[in-house]
Parts: sequence; structure tokens; C-alpha cells
Amino acid sequence: MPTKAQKQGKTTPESQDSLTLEGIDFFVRLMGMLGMPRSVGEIYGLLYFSEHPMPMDAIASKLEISIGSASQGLKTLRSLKAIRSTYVPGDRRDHYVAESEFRRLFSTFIRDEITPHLDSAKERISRMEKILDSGEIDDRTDEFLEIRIEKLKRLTKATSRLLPAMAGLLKL
Amino acid sequence: MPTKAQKQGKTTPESQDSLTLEGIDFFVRLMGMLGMPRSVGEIYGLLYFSEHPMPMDAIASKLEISIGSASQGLKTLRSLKAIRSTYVPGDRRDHYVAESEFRRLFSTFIRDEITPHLDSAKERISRMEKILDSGEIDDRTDEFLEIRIEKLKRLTKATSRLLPAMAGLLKL
DNA sequence: GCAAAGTTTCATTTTTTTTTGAAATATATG
DNA sequence: CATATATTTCAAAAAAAAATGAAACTTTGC
Repeated sequence: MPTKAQKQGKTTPESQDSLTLEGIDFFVRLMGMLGMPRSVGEIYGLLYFSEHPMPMDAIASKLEISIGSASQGLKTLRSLKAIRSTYVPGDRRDHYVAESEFRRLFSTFIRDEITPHLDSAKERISRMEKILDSGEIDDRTDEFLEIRIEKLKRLTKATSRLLPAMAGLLKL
Repeated sequence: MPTKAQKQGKTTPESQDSLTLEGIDFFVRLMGMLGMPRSVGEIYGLLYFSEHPMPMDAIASKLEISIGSASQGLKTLRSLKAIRSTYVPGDRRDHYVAESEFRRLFSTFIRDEITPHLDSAKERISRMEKILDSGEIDDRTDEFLEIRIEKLKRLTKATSRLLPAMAGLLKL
């Protein structure tokens, strides 16, 4: 038997909301794994499951978070290119839409959050090699340290190669 | 001109320490990216650059952390198989050595920290599909949500495939 | 079996991170 | 230009995560 909602071609708000709630939960956890605060996951999740662009105040009130949090979270998401703002005629407010192509999102994340760490790791390794080469360490210990540093070099090298490859393989 | 240290075949403690300090820093940051507390990175870094197995009290005093932190950190590292304890004759204390094969380390991390999240993400997606299939959402919205959920499925699937592949490629 | 040594646990404290909300700033509209 | 609207910033509050250290527990050697 068709429900009233189906007859009218109308969405039951409760069921769509419960779906969106699961979706928000999904992104809160995903973003959490990437070290992003809860509010960022909430906002992205809400937008990801929103058919229409949403302004900041609607986001804040739906999620029951402060406008400060909303502003800060939107800023983070914008810098990650995870959302973009769209023009809505007759409305001064910015309206946001989720960027749903994870591949792009992931590339930006690697570029902004991982690569800088990788670079400073490489610098740190150089400093270690310099200390090693300064020759104030006896041969036995020297050899041990050399092997350890070599492994770190391989790790950073492999990571540098692997990360872009991953982004490429993520054909979503 | 050879230094005194070289003539005697002896390590200058200062230079080895400064190298170890850089190494600890390296791992504090690396572990930090994986969501591990500072103390865990410090302990692993110290052991990674230590030629000899170290007991807990020596670790705690070298790093100037409490024995509680040291115990907790060692527990974490043990469960990640990032360290192992060795027998030292005539000493009751456990002595720890860093496992320096990152590939194994990484596999354990994926198994213990990532896979559970992935599994619960898949369950969450199933719940969303169930709501969608309950048919209380109008056709237009339904189609939109279906596409979004489909993308999430692809994301989780790609991640499931990619993670073990990465561990395999990491030939260190 | 008991004392000493080593280790873990966990309530409390400290530190760090995130959120809030109000003030400051920017922007559009009549 | 004055006002209303939208957004950002940032100091303070709240929440979350990590470290401490003392008590409880385990193990070893006598």
C-alpha cells in the first residue's frame, strides 16, 4: 500500500532527516579520522545530503551549532575545496554546496595537510645525516644509526610516491 | 684533524643525543598524524634510535615522562606490534626494542585502527539504503540521495581495496 | 610466605582543542 | 549616507584528550 507521502509525491521529512542524520554521522567519523573537528564533519555531511544550497544561518540552526563554529567550519571546508558557494538570486547570503568528488577533495587534503609534513620530515632527516657525518660517533654506533636513518629515508620516499598514486587510483 | 672521540673510538654523547632528539621529533610528528599521543611517539622514537633494549624506568627518565605515561605508551606500542620485549639476563625488568619494519607496523595499524571504522561505515551505509528503500521519499529526492549513497559505497569499497595494496607496496 | 621490585590501573590534574557568543568588520540596499 | 544584513574574529568557556602519581596488583627471589 502506497503511503500518503508517495501519493502526493512528497518526501516524509522524518525519513529523509533520519537518512541525513546517518550521513552526518558518517562524515563526522570520516573527518575525525582526518583530524578535523566534529563541526566540520557535521557541516560537510549536512551539505552532502542536501539537494539545495544552504546559507550559513540555516546550517547553524539545523545542526544547532553557533554561527562562530559554522563560519569557522565553512572556512576550513572552503580551504579544502570540499564545498563551494553558489549564487542564489534575491538573497544576499552565500549558499553552500558540497563538492561530491572525493578524488579532488583527497588531492587537496594531501597537498595541504600531508605534503608539508613530509617536507619537514625530509629536512629533519638531512639534519640527522649532517650530525652523523660530523664524525663524532664511533664506528659501531655509526653503522647502526646509518641503517636506521636509511629506513626513514625509504619510508618518506615511499610515502611521497604512494600518496599521489592513491589519489589517482581513487576513481570515484 | 680527528676528534678525541674518534681517537678513542668513543661516541660523543652530545651528538648522539642530538641525533636521537631529532629522531624522536620525527616520530612524535609521524605518530601525531596517525592520531597517537605525543608520549607514544617519544617512546617509539627513543627505542628506534637506541642500539640496546631499554627498560620502562630508563625510558621514562630519559624522556622525563611519568611511569604511568610510559606504561600506557608501551602498552599501545605493544598492541600495535611496534615494539617487542626482550629478555636480558640478570634483570627482572622487561626490556623493549623497536620493531623497525614499518610495513608490519603499518599493517597492524590498518587492521586495528582503520578496518573497524570501515566496517561500521559500511553498516551505516546499509542503514541509509534501508531508509531509502522504505519508500517514503519522493522520486526526485530519492534519485538524488541514491546517487550520493552510491558514491559513499564506492568510496568505502575503494578504500578497502587500496589500504592493503598500500601496505603491500611499502617495501621498506 | 613474605618482602622487594616491577608494572598496571585509574581518579585527579594539566594541557590542548573546540565551541561559543558578542564585538568588530564588511557589504548590500533603499 | 544610514541602516539592516551577513560574516568574521577572537577572548573566554566548555569539552576532550593526555599526563601524572599514588594505590593496587603481580611476579620474583629468598
